[in-house]
Amino acid sequence: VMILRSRFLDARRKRRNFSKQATEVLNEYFYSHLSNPYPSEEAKEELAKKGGITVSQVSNWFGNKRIRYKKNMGKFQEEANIYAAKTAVDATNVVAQGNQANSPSTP
Amino acid sequence: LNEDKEPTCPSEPCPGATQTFDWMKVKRNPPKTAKVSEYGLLGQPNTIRTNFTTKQLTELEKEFHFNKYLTRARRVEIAATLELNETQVKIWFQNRRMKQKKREKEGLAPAAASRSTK
DNA sequence: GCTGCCGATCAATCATAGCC
DNA sequence: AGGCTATGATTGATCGGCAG
Repeated sequence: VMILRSRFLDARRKRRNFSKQATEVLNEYFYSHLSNPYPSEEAKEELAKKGGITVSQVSNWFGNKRIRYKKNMGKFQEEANIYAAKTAVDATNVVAQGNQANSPSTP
Repeated sequence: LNEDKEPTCPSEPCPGATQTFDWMKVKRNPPKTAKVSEYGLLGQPNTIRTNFTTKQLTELEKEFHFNKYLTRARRVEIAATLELNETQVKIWFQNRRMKQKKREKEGLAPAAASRSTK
């Protein structure tokens, strides 16, 4: 009956916090695109490379970040200010085309 | 779709610093799993995430390995056997396919780059 | 017009990491 | 040692778009 707890059998969840570097890169992007924190697939790949994590992890991070941010915006104010000063690419306007960097892959 | 206030925050934990963008207001409609009419009034507005049992998951998984896609007939059959809605079975297969694809992608990428086997 | 699939995302939850 | 918060991952289900 309570066997529903089979989930814990998944030896999967062996979580390990991301490196300071990865968190830094992700937060910089998030807060510099706070008006629309939805990185494109290409942007995710770029972030993944810079942070030394996988694209899925980048997706998970943004998914969690967005939900938790809007759930309790006040709790992130401090963090927001810190990163806001760091990067000033924010655009009160949507249509964030924001593209920098480049990828070694075939254009 | 929804009725929120305008870009102004009257009485809300409104942080005076950053503003509230659209994505922060997004709200998903609650799951419409099952019909409320079949539950003899009241009861739980099952507006919550269904927790599949191990048995159900095992069956679905077995079926998935047999066929990545379902036919209408097969779906009805499975739904009845596992006591789930056809929609739930359909959605489970869709999610399962996406999961499969994701794993394949992750399983190849890490092995592609870098050094030569030596 | 309606139905299924895809890709992305949401939202709730699980389980662990980490700080006090 | 014990408890609580932060955080990464999982997953049933939704949203918008497209094809049949």
